[in-house]
Amino acid sequence: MRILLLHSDFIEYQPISKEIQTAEDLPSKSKKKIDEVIVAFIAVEKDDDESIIADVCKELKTYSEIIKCDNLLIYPYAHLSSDLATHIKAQTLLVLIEKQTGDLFKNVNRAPFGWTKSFNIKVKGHPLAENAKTVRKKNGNNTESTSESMALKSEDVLKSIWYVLEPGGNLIPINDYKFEKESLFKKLVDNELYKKRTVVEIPPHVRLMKRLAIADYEPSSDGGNMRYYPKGRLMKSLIETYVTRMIHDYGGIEVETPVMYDSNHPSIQSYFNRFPARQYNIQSDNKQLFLRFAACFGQFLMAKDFQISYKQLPLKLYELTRYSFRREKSGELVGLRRLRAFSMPDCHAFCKDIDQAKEEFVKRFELSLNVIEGLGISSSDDIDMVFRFTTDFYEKNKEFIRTFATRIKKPILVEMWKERFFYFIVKWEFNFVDNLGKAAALSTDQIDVENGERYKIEFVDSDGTKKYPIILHNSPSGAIERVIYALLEKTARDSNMGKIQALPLWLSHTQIRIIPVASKHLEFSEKILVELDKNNIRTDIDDREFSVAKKIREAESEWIHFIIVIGDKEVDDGKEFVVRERLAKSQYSTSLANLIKRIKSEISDKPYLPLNLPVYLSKRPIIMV
RNA sequence: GCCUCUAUAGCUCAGCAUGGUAGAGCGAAGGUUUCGUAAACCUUAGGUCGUGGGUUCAAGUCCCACUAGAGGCUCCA
Repeated sequence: MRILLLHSDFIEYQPISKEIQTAEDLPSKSKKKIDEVIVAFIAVEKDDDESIIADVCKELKTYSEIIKCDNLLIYPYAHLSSDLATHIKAQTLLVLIEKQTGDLFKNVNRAPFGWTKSFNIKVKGHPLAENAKTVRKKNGNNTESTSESMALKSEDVLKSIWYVLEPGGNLIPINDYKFEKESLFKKLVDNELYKKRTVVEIPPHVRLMKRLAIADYEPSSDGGNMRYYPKGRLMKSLIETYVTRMIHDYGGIEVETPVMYDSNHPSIQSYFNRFPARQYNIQSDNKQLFLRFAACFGQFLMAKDFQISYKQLPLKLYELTRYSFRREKSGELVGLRRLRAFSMPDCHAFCKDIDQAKEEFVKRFELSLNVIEGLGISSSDDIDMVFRFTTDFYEKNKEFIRTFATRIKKPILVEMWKERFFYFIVKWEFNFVDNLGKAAALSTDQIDVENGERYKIEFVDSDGTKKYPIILHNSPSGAIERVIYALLEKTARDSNMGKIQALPLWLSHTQIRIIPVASKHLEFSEKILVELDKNNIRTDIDDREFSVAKKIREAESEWIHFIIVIGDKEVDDGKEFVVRERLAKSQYSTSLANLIKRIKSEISDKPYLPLNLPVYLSKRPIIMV
């Protein structure tokens, strides 16, 4: 018996006409639509008999449990086999399946036998949405399931076993672990395993990204394609510059690759087969193109054309994609957390063997930790780690895995698979849990044992043979937009705890605002501005005809860290200024030199880019979002 | 993609249950004020009430579809 299983959003079918004389009679030929359903196309073959029905039902049930759908449609489909059973036997067996699955499923339907039918189907886009099985009679009463393989594999492989890895290195089954109540780690676990939500409200970062004129939705584009206002653009540039520099220091070689590729390229095609079709497609002349969803293809296709010796490994290629495109389902898009177009640093390391890959894996873990901390996201307070690997990898690398637990000093959520289903054998992520209890992955790294061969990337090893490298996929920061999301959500959390909301100084568009008391103080204000400018401190002047109090208020609501008011006193004195420092909630008198020193020490090694708006506030358009 | 909710001036929102020609605050423009650490004062202009259809003598208000957003589901290379 041949079975094709399709996990579908819906199927819509309509009997058209009888195809055979023995076709069953129907009360009506009306169209029928079933939502959220497993459609089982079944062809009954010559050797099939009642003895295999139990096994067929078991297969169906197993599949339904894996994908968590208990709505079944049995759909007679002769075209799956060229060795068909008689009509009568086929129909009998199908009815039997219908009866026996009745107890196993919540709903079971059967499309009429012997009819020409038209149908419309929408198959879901996940790896297991499509599945084929063959169930055959074995000697005697036993049956064998050739798709054994597929069904069992899928089940075993995708059945995750969850643990918590403690900093000491103990691996504790998730149900035995005692969580700290209300901890972010607990929320992460709820998110990953139980899909629980703690709060229901609009994510704070969405309001903030608009109010701070960082980013906004662009209704004239596609969902998840944002517009970034001047301040947002500057913030992105700064983060991008920072991450790129860190990767350079690590040894990454920056390249640039196309945003679109030929869908019919063989390597890409086979990669596709592994993943749901979630890409943007473009038809251009006779070519079917798609927009990249990561920098993988570009770098792999490039590396394939390199001549590489083992002496040059690990080879690290890096690109910051602007953009990577993923056509996520519309209902999944949220503010800056989940986008359809995003900028992602993607650094691949081509390694000669698993030992070198592991060594590199550790280095990149340290790199990611440094980057995340440098961005102002605390690895101890804001981040929880998820580690995913196969049982096999764990058994061989217990000590290795333990070192990560020791290093991160926090419990780690572990997902283990019995067999490898994806292209990687081990993967970790840093997850940020936001104010709604939703988790979003930032940094990640994977050890990929499949794509070296798939893309025919070769290196010559010390013994002169050609080999395929093991590839690491690392994004030390995660998507740039998601970093901004995390920073904004973090400020909202601060605010809930009574702290003052602020972005890191080095990411603030305006670092110092000068407020002249009256227009006669403008000239002196400009002199100070020039001095600060020389020292790479982004400074602007609020020259608008408002009261000082009002200008202070606006500067505070823009979260500007330092404010200097320039009036007669300052012009006369020329040395000391009263600085209003937002985070310190204080005003103090200091010299310009001291202020510059103070700011430089806080910014330390972070990149500088000039102001991205006119210096004078009177010259700026109002971006009221 | 599915279910539920939302869409009124540049921004935040009222008006809608009971259909009868559109309101406030902030912002903007013009003017007065040259001002010392979180909102000076006066005047004026701003709206095909998301888009398209329908019901009605009459629709911002009721109904349908679409678009965009939010929450949930699902998913997340």
